Parts: sequence; structure tokens; C-alpha cells
Amino acid sequence: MYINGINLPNFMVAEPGESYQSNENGNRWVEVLVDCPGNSGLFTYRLPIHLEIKPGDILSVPFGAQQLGAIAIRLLSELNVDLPPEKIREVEDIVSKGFFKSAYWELLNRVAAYYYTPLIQVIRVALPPGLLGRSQRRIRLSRTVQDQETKTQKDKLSPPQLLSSLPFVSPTAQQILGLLQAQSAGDYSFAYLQQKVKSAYRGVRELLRLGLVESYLEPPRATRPKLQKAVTFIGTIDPDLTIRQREILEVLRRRGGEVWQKELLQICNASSSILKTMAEKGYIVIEEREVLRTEQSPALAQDYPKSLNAAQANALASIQALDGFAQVLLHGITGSGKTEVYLQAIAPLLKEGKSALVLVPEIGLTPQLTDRFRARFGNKVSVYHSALSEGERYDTWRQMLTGEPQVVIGTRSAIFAPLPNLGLIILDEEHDSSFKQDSPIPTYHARTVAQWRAELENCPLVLGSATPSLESWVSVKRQEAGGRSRKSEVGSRKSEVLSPPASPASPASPAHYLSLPERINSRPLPPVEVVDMRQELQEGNRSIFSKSLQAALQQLQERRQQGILFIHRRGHSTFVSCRSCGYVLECPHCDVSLSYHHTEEGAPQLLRCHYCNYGRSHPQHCPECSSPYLKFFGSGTQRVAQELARQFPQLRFIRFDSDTTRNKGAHRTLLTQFANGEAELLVGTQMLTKGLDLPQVTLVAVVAADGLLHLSDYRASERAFQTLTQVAGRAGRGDDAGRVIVQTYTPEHPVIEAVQGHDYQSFSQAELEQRQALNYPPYGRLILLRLSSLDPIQVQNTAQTIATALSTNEGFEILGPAPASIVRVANRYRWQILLKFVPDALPQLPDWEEVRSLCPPSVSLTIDVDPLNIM
DNA sequence: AGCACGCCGACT
DNA sequence: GTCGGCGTGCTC
Repeated sequence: MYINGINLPNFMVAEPGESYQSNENGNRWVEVLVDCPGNSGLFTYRLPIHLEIKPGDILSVPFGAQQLGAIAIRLLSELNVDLPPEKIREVEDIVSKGFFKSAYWELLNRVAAYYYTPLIQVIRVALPPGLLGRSQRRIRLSRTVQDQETKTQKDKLSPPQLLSSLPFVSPTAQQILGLLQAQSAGDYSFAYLQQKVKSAYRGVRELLRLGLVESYLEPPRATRPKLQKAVTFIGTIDPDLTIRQREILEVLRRRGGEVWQKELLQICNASSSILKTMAEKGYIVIEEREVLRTEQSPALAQDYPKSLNAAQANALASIQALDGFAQVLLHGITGSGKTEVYLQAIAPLLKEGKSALVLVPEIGLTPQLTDRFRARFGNKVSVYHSALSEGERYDTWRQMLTGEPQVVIGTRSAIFAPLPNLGLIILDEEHDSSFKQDSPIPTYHARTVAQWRAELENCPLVLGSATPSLESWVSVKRQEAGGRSRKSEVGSRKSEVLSPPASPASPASPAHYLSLPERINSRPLPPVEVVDMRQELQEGNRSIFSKSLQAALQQLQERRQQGILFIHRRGHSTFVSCRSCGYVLECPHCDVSLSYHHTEEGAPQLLRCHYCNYGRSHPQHCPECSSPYLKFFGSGTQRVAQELARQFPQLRFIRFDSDTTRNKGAHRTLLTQFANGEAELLVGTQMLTKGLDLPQVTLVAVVAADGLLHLSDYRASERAFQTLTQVAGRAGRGDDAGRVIVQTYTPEHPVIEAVQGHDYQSFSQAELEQRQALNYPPYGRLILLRLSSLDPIQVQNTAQTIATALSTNEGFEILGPAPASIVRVANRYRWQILLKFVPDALPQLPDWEEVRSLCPPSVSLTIDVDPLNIM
């Protein structure tokens, strides 16, 4: 396949056994998948003789009164009996030859099946937007009218005379005709006419009958490649060239024999006519080439591989020794140089002609990471995420299809990047919850999909994190233990014994745990000081800053060092805690804290458990110590900023949160300002935790850790530990030693203690014991049914009906139905039912079709498999 | 989702 | 009586 100079490889087809010439095999029909809501079913079309259609091709088909994109699923030699042959229409065209390799196709199908999502929805995530676009119906003046019109103009007759010469035309039709005549091409989209004219439909029909206008379909506007003229040098430099021509050829030759025409003319200060002459004489070729609209990055100095410490070298060697599918957990503490390991693992792959896929939580937040990849691999790196423009996305996507060895860095949807020859998949910060999509469907987790993809493409998957998710931890541990018995407790010793790569003889253990237990250059992890805010209150300090933090901020200012202030700001997900004794109100039936319920104005204040729907009124006094100082927690960045400005007027700070980083490139700008020393303090939320590498930061402070600790969610502790460890890890990455201050009302909380001791090991062990006792993931699986409707009564009733129907099933426990923590969002009332499955039991899944049938049309139901946010 | 058809209320 | 609104159902 050859498209505008880019050589597309011939992909294997979804069903390799398919005959080359479909008609010879008796296949006369094709089943296609159409992107049309309300039906996720298949449609059958006739194969035109002149088109050679194979499964996996993207087609254009007539569908009702429109033309749309469809995907060929399989060829048929016989028709379904209950499909009347006269209804069958013919495929119009092939939009794109099949790029659904069998492994890729299998991946999409697996995602659809696992997440109970129609396949077409999965395909929509995988394909760039616009590729499955629908046709546009357009209306234009018919030729006769146009001719007549020009004649009228020539004869200086006014248009009304044209109309008056016609038979009775309704006012609507006249209006449409007027609009079309006013436009130079006499051509409008039907949709435009419909919005401009009251009831255009009838008017248009009338005009069509009269033969005054014609209706036509503009084919689906698949995002088109951008073309530009390129000049290629072909001949030799001939003596009978003019001096000017020779000059141009010289420039062309020096630039590698191929330059964009625009560029060449600019350099030579020439006009295109001279090039035309030269092309006619056969010295050069001018042709349209595709220009890839890929993101341009600032010029970067070439970066070279850095020397590795022992653990890094060990990890790299283990990854490089892998052959085929394997899952690797690269557990490297903050600042241990995981990125360098990735870079060096990728470099040899590119030489072998393979590509690598690197997934990161949020691309905008990590300009540093992409810069580093670009500095190392130059233009072999492309970035792929949903914030790209349609054109950029399409072009990057096509760039991947070329099969050139390359590195693609992207966010969760990039797991579907159509890279052939995948040699390695890396998920950086694999614990991060943004790898999970919770709406729209499919509610996939990129890590789960990555595992399948690595397996199907037979390449290694590296999961990197300083704070691995318990899922990955357990999964790798379990498989490692299953494959070979090793005595040493992993992670407890500094120099970790690496398990040798799985030999082909024992493929049972494709899991490896690799540890980077030390920071690069042997820098120490920063000491973590925990400040008891109850104590501060007792001592009369009512400020949100402890004395210790105040002193540290003062010092920062004096020594002109830099720091980070972390605030956990979350809208309504607040919890209630006693300011005197730190008691947190919890649900008596579940092991979670109660959350303050957002109800109507003036309604009684309620505390509610979102798991079992237990509720109670907000108490006046602490049930533990009777103190009246019960407080909702959740102070935002703004309040902290105000407080900073008041107490430390000299201190310059930059707010780094979703309010201040909304604009494109704002992250980079703010970080550059900070790096240039334009402020001493970076004040921000979650986004500070994600992969920032700012060597000059010596102080990290967490204003109130409690906001993270007591969310009413079984994952609260894991998340809190991850976030706190990550944010603490921003300190002391440079030559100056760092320190961390964590303010809390519950210093004895196990998470705080684990963070203080930088102790992933004991934290995960304790947390896993609790999860196991309660059957929560990674042991028991969860499926969350989310229901929503504009009608609060109807959702509640439906939720109740479904829960009752499900209760006859075995193999899972039903929690709820319960209202979502914020019941009303965008005027929709939301309820949910959580299904908790018994671990290792054969999953007895409910019949989802039956469940859906219990849902009236006014209530929408989504099934979230392995939900991360249960709130 | 579109885009048909079809059935009812407000006008010449 | 038509015109023009909107509700319902289908698309190989």
C-alpha cells in the first residue's frame, strides 16, 4: 500500500485463512459493523465485483438515507434466512485497507467482551476521530437553474422574474431557493438549510420534484492527509543548465535531494516557474507529499545515555534479556532513575526495527519526560493523546502505521496505538488512576489492556512505579512465586536478587520483579517530619501552617531555596473529623468513613455510607470526646494561597492546579518560571505528584494529609500512600538535601507512619491483609452498576428492582443500591449497585441483557468493570 | 445519530 | 382544507 510517499506495510488480515479473491470462494456478502447508536448489531452488504474487501477494512456504505463508515467483520457465502435479499445494498467503497492485524483485532474484541461494551465503542476509542465519519447531505441548484440564472444576469433581469415564471412555489421553497441563489456556488448542506429555514424538509422535496435543485451526498469526511508540494532531485547536474537552475539544484543536493517546494523557493528566493521548467526538462520531480502535522517541540540538545548504577544496570539487563511476553514490575523509589532505564531499554529495539509504546498518566503534566525522550531519540518520538487536534492525531496515527521504528508516548488511549512490530510497552507511574477510564464506555484500564496487548504481540510489558498498585504487586508476586520458589522477601533488601528471564522451557512464569531501591548518585530519601495538628491547636496555633512549616517557609525565603506546598483539594468528598481528638466518623457496617452528603438547601445535614447506604444525622458533638469542634475537611488552594500571602508577604509563589493550568502549555510555562527561580514556592494539587523532576526543590510540605486519608472508599489508604509518597519524592532530587513536612490530625494513621518510614513493604502487607479479609481487589473482583436519570424516583426504583433481581444470583455480594456521593450531576440523579465477587470462584456473571431489560429508557445504566472510583 | 414518515393543531 | 409542528421507528 502506497499513500503519498508513505509506505504502508501490508497488514495481515483479521482472518488469515480468507481467500484472496473473495468471489472465487463464493463469498458474495460482507458483514459490517456500523457506527450507529441504538444498535450495536451487524449489517450485511453485497460485495461489489470491482472491490476486493477483506475483514478489517474500513468501508463506506449506504445506510438509510446516509453514507457512513463501517468496518468489515467477515465475509459470507450464504445469507441469513430471515434477511430478505432485496433489502441488501452494495458496499460503496473502501476507505482504508485493513490495518486490523489479527492480534489487534483480538485485542479490541477482548476489551469489548471484558468491559461489556459494544465492539464499535471500542473501535471508536482505537481509531482517530473522523475516520468513521458520516456523509453529509447537500442541496445545490440544478444545472438548468444555474444556467438560467447566468442568463438572467446577462439580460439584466431581476431574479424575481425567474421565480414568477415558475409554477406555484410555496414560500418555504422560495426561501430555500433564495438562499441557494444568494450563495455563489448555489450549494448548502441540508442541515444548514434546516436550521435556517423553518421546515426545510418539505420545501426541499418540492424543489426536488420540480427539478430546481438536486440533492447529493458528500462522502464521509475522513480526516484527510495534508498535502504539500515536495521537490526531488533526480538527474545529474547537466552543463546546459542556467546558472540560476544550477544554484537551485546545488541547494537541493546539499539538503539531501528532497525539499518542500515552499522551503526551496524561500531559500533560493525564486519563483515556482523556474522549478516548473526544470521539472519539464526532467531534472527534478515535483509531487504532492503528505505533511505530517505532528507536534513540534522546542529544539532540544541531543542527550546521551547516562551511566547506570548497579540496580539500574541490573534492571536493564533483565529487561533486555526478555524474549517475548513477560510482565515486569519495575519498583523504583522516587528519583531512582526509572526513565533512564526505559530509555536504554528502548534504544536497542529501535535499531532492531521495533517500536516502543510508553504510557504516562497525563501528558500535559510531564513535559519533562517527553522532552527527555525527544532529546534522546529525536524525531523518532511522537506524542499521542486526546488533546491533540484532529489533524495532528490523524497524522500521528498514520505515522505509526508506516511501521518505521519509533517511540510513541501517550496517555491511556494510546494503548490502542496501531504500532506494528511492538517490541516493548511501558506504563510509567502504573499505579496512577488516570489509566482507568470511567466514562464514557468502555471503562477500560490501560494497564489491563496493556497486559493483553503485550501478550498478543508477544512483547514485554514494563510497569514502573515508586508505589506500585496492589494489583500489580500481587499479580507479579503471585506469578513469580508460581513460576519459581524464591525465599527472599522482595524489596526488603537493598540489592535485590533478580529472577532470571523465563526460559522458553518454563513459560509459566512471565512475571518479574525488579527493584531500584536507591536514588541515583546515592542521594538519600528526604526525612519526613509528621506534625500533629491537634497538638498545634492545643498550643493555640489556629493557623493552617504549623510552627514547623512556618519556620521552614521562613527559611526558604531567607536561603532562597525552593519548595512545594501540596494541598489535597476535593470538592464535596469531605469527611467529618473532630478537631480535638482526631476522631473520624465511620460507618458501623463497613470499614469506611462517612461522607458528608450534599443535599438540598435547608435539608438536615446527613452523613452517609456509600457502600451500604447507612445514614445518620450530623452530630453536634464528637461521639468520642464530646468536643463541639467537629469539622468538615477540605481546604482548597485558594484559601492556602490567601493565607500564604497574609503570613509571608515576601514569599513568591506559583499556584499550580487545574485553575491555573487550564490553557495549553500552561504547565510548561509555570514549571519553566519556577525552574528559572521566579518563585520560591509551588502551591498545588495532585498534579504536583506526577513525575516532576525539579532538582532545586528542598522542601515539600503537605498542608493537610487528612483530606486524603479518610475518603469513603476502600482504596483511600492506597491512594493516600501513593500520593504522599510521590509528593514527598519531589524533595531532595538535586545536590541539596531535601525535607518533607506532613501536617495531619491523625499522625498515628498507618499510612502516615508508612510514608514517614518510606516503607512500601509493610504498608502493602497491612493493606493487603485488610483487602483480603473483606474480599476487595486485588482479591475479589468488583463490578459497579451506575444508574442515572433525570427522574430521582425512577432511578431509585430501577436500582432497587435490579438489585432484587440480582440477589438471586450466586457468587457475588451486592452492596447497595446506594445513591452516588453527589446524587445530582448535571440534573441527573445517580444511584449505584456494587457487585463484589468471591475471589477465585468461577465468576457467575449475571445476564446483562436481562439486567438491561429492567432498565426503563429514561434510566441509563453503565457497567463499570474493575471500578476505581466507587464514589 | 440522522432522517424518514405520520399524526395532530393553527392558519389562508 | 393545507401548513408545519413534533413524536416514533428504522437503517442491511
